[in-house]
Amino acid sequence: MEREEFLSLYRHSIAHVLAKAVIELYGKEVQYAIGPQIEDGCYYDFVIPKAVTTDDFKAIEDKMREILRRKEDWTCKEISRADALELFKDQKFKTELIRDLPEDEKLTIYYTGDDYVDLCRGPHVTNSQDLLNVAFQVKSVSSAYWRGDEKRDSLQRIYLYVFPSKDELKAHLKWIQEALERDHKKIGPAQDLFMFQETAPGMAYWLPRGWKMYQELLRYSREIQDRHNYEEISAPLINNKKLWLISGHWAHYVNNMFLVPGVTEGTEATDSMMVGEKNYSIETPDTMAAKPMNCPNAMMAYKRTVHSYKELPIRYSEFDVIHRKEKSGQMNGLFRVQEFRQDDDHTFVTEEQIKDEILDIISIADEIYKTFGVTYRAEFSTRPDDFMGDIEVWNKAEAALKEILDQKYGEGGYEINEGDGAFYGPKIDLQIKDALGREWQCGTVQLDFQLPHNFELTYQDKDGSMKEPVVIHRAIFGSLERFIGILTEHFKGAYPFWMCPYQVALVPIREEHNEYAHKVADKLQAAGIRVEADCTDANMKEKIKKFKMYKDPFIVVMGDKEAAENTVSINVRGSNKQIQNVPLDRFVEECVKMNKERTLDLPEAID
RNA sequence: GCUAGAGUAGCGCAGUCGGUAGCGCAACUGAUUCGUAAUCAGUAGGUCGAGGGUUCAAGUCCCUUCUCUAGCUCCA
Repeated sequence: MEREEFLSLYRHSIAHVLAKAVIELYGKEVQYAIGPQIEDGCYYDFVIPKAVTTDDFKAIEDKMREILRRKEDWTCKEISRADALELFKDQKFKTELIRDLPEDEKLTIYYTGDDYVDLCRGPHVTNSQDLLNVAFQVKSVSSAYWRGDEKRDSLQRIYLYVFPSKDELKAHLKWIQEALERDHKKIGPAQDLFMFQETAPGMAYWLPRGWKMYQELLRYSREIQDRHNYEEISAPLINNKKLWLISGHWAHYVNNMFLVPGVTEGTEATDSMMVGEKNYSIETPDTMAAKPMNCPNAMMAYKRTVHSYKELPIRYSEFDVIHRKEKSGQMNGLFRVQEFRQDDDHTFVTEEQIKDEILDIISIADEIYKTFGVTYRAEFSTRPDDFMGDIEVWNKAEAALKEILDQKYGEGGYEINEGDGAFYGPKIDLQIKDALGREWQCGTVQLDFQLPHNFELTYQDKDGSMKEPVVIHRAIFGSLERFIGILTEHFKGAYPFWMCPYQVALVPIREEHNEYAHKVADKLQAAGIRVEADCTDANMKEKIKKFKMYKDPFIVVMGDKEAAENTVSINVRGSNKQIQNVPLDRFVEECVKMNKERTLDLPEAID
C-alpha cells in the first residue's frame, strides 16, 4: 500500500475513534460534524456541552485507547437517503450534509462496534485491532466555524497527531520543537532586531540592528527596481475620507482602517454614514484615515497631469508605512501586523502591455527569491461572482495571466482558485512557507480595472482618443515585516552576509590590540562593510560569545601576531574552525565581493 | 471576533495548603589582561500584565480587562 493511502486510511479511521470517544465521554447530546485527515494527523469538529481544555486531553486519549482495545469490527453499509436522514435525525450537521448531497448519490455509513455510526465515504480499517499500533496524541483544541463561515455555528475542533508508529510521532514532535527554535518571535528580540510593546499591538519597533537589515533590504529592492525603470514616490500617510470614498475603501475596507476623527472646534458631526449595518456618526468633514494601501495616492499622482500612450508603462513604486486594523487574535509576530511597509508598486499600462509587464514582474520575483534561496508556490485567483467592470476585459486579462503562468510554471505547476480574485481584477499570489510549514502570501500581482475607472484616469492614444489605463498592483517581498519574519525562520537567524546588521565583529585580545582593531575597522568601513568592535577590557571569550549570539558572519580575533603581520584570524559563523593568517586587504576584498554578489553561503577558506 | 493556553527582574525560569518574592544568565563595581562560546568576588534590580473583589492576610482564590501563543475566520 502506498504511504499516502496508508496514512489516509489510518488517520481517517482514528478520527472516527476520536468521535466515538468524545461521545462516550460527554454524552449522546454531542453533535459531531466532520473529521478529515490533515498533514500531521486529523481533527474532528463537535458541539460538546462542556468546553474541552488541555486537562481533558489525557482522558480523551485514554478513552480512545480503551475503545481500540475492544477490537470492534468496522462495518460498511450502503443506505438510502431517507434511511440516512432517519438514522441521523438528531445530528444537525450530518443531516445538513446528507441534504446537500445529490439525490442519486450512493450513501455509505460505517459502524465502529454497534453503538457508533458515521456517514462516510471510507475506506476504513476492518477492525479496531488494525489501529492498535498507530501512534496518536491530542494536539490541541480550538474553535472552528461550521463550514468555515463565521456567521454559522461555532464548533470545538479537536486536533490529533497521528503517525504509523511511535517513532514517527516522536520524530514529528522533535521537528516541531526544532521549528519553535526557528521562531522569528524569539530570534528577533534575542538578536536585538525588533520588539513589540503592549501600547502598539501589531506594530514593530525596529531596533538599531534590525533597522540596518531593513534598510539593506530596501536598498536591494531599489537597486532592482531602478534597473527595471521604476520611479519611487512617497505620499501622505493619512488622507481625508473623501479620497477613500472615491477609491471604494470607505465602502469595502473601513473596518480595517484606523480613523483620525475630525476635531475642529465647533464642527458638528453632521456627516453620518451607514457602512453595512453600522452608523459612523463621529465623522466630521475633516475626518481622516491612515492609509491601509497605497493605491489611491498613486492614482492621484498619475492623475496630476495628462498622459500620452508613449509614456506607458508608468511605474510608481513606494515604501510608505501603511496601517490595517485587525481583529484581535489575528496578529502573529511579524507575519501579521497592523503597521507595515510593502515594496509596493502601481504600474499604469495599456491592455496590450499587460503580458510583457507581468513577465517582467515575475522575473523580478524569481531574481529576488533566488537571492535568498527561498522557494515559493504560485496561486492564480480568477473572476469572482461580484466582479466589476467589463467581462470581455476580464476574459482577456485572465487569458493573458494564464498564458504567462503556463509558460512559467507549466500547466498544473500552480494552483487555480476559481472565483477567488478581487472584485476589481484577477491576481497571482506567491506563497512562502514559515518554519512550521504554514504558508504566507508574500508576492502578489493584481490587475485592476476598477481604480482607474473610479479615479477617471486616462491616457491619450495614437488616434487621439482618451482611453483608460489598466493598473497593476504588485509587491515582491509583500510586506517587509512579513518577509523578514520568513527569512529569520528560513535562516534560523543566520542571515546571508550582505543583509546582516553587522557583517564583521572585531575582537582585540588585549587592550594593546585596540589600535590595530581600529585600523581594521576603518579599512572595512571604508569598503562599505558594516563592522562592530568590542574594545572593552572583557576577556576575548566573553566577546566572542556575545558576537556568536548575534550571529555575526565573521568574528575576527586579533592579537600580537595579527597586528605585527597585518593579517586577520577569522572565526566563520557555523564553524568552529578558524581561517588564519589572511592578509587584511585580502579579507576586505572578499567581504566586498560577497556584498556585491549577495552570496548566500559563507566561505570555508579564503585563499 | 471565536476556543484553549500563557503573562513573576532585561532574558530563561522556581514559588507547595493563601502567611513579608527566589535561582541562573545578563547588568553594575572591583580584581584579573587572557589566543577562539560562560575568570573570580561583591552590588543593585520586582506595584508578580492592569483594575476590582473575597480574606486578619492574595503572585496564589473569584470577576473584569489588556497583551501574547496555537488554531478557526480574514489577510501582505
